[in-house]
Amino acid sequence: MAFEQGKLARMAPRMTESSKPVYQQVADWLRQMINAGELPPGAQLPTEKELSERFDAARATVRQGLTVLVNEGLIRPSRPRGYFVRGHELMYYRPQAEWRPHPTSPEMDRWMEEQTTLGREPSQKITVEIIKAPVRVATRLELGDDDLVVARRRVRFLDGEPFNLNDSFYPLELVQGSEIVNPADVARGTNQALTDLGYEQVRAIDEIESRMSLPDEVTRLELPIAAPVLVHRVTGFTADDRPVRHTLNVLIGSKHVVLFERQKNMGK
Amino acid sequence: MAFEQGKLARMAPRMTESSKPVYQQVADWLRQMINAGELPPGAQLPTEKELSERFDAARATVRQGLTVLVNEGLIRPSRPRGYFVRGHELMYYRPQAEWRPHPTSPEMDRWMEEQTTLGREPSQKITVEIIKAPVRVATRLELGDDDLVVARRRVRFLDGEPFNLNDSFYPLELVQGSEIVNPADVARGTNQALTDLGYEQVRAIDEIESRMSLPDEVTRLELPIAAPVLVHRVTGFTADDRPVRHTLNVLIGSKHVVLFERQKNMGK
DNA sequence: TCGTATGGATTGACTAGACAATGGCCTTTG
DNA sequence: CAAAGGCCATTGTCTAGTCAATCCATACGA
Repeated sequence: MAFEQGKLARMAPRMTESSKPVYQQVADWLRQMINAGELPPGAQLPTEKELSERFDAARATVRQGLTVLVNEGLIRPSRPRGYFVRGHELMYYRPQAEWRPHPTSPEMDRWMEEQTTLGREPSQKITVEIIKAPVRVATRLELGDDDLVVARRRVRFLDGEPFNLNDSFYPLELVQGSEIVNPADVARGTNQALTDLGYEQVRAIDEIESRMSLPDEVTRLELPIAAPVLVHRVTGFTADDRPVRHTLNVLIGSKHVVLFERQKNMGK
Repeated sequence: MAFEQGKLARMAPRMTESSKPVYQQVADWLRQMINAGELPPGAQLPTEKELSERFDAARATVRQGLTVLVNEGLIRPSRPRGYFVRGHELMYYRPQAEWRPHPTSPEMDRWMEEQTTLGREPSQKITVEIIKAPVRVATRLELGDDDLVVARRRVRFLDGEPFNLNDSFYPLELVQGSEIVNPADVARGTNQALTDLGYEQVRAIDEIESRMSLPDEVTRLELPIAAPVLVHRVTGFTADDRPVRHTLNVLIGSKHVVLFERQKNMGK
């Protein structure tokens, strides 16, 4: 019953901040090791057993501490091998790029170069549905609750890994019979297709929010657990201010940076 | 020991999806009640005891399920009163607004003015430091690791509640001796102050990412627990492409929507 | 040599308790 | 009537286990 080793081990990390709950001490200790680089991305953490001995705590307690770090996105459990430090390779995501094929000032390039020019393998899965407009879509497309929209859903992959969800909605009456309803790649882009139909978009509103991923997003993005996601919504308007497209982008928060560039005295 | 009531109660929610772990069933059941509006914002959830009886599970198990919802930001524990459904009043946050002309009183800066218009009680705490530029700041301001910057840190409150963190960094040599180094409100705005110093910003790059809040952000924002935050960085450039300001905004994810508007074929 | 069992280590899920901490409510007291 | 104190329901922290599921490596067999 008595556990001499345990008492000694307890001295080390636990005394320093004796007021805090033990599970937080565990989390703090590991977090600091990770931030200091002592546990680099990919490194394996001490096992639950080792931690419970080192902190002289029950396994459930160190587990509670590990859960904190998992929820923070710092570590990833890989059963039954152990916990590993997550690496975060950031992708830059530029909503403005859809209208500016070759934009970017030299400043931006410096930050992007490292990540963007890695020669990745993109692919996507497309499905198309005709559905009643969900509330948030109907609002933005200025439709009634019973109006139909074409929902063009894409899961985009990079090197085989799910990268984001990209669902676009179009009022059915505008695109019926066009290639947009066809669940295949539109080579020249759906925006060009809309233009060809007489609905060129000249203005867009971008909305960006952040929340935890929903259960079905966890599935589609093949996430190990719920993680923060960036939700990016675009509503495209024609010259006469008619909304003709709404796109819902769900990006894995830890993997993306959304980038905008703006200039003073541009509009009006 | 035997608990007849428990057996009966178990029938109801637990049988339906017997394959899933119980803690997930608890989370799913409550989540659905919340989404369906049966538990509206502000409503109190069943207590842990009630849930453990209803699902015929140990308290630790239903607690695990409740933790999921807390991490998703759906509910908020209020000890010792119980768990409550979180309401989400969204604020629109418009980075582009900082360059619109100042219409009204010069007494308030732009943010405070906007909020007052909306009938809120804004306030802020400002502190100013002179520090070595943190890596992410130094990179964007094109400074060396040892160069000094003025860090102007603000915590903004709305109706007494912390709302976001807003830290701006300026190369020391540009602003030394100016009012920017003074930890008081700059009535006409720090951007105007920079302009007056000969460094008008005509271009900006916005970066937006999402992650879980760090421990010190949890403290400063007085969050009950770690929650997803939106991190918004702005780098401001002069006409000759010199970066003169970097701002780091930390927004509580569940409370903000970042809004951009863009126009086709406007610039260049 | 090439699969094919078989263990072992590790995390996942869960139980049945204990005690501490806290905020609200009610009672008592001045 | 108002302030002070104590009760109590509820969550926070933690223990000490059990059994299940999974991946990896090792040993075994054809």
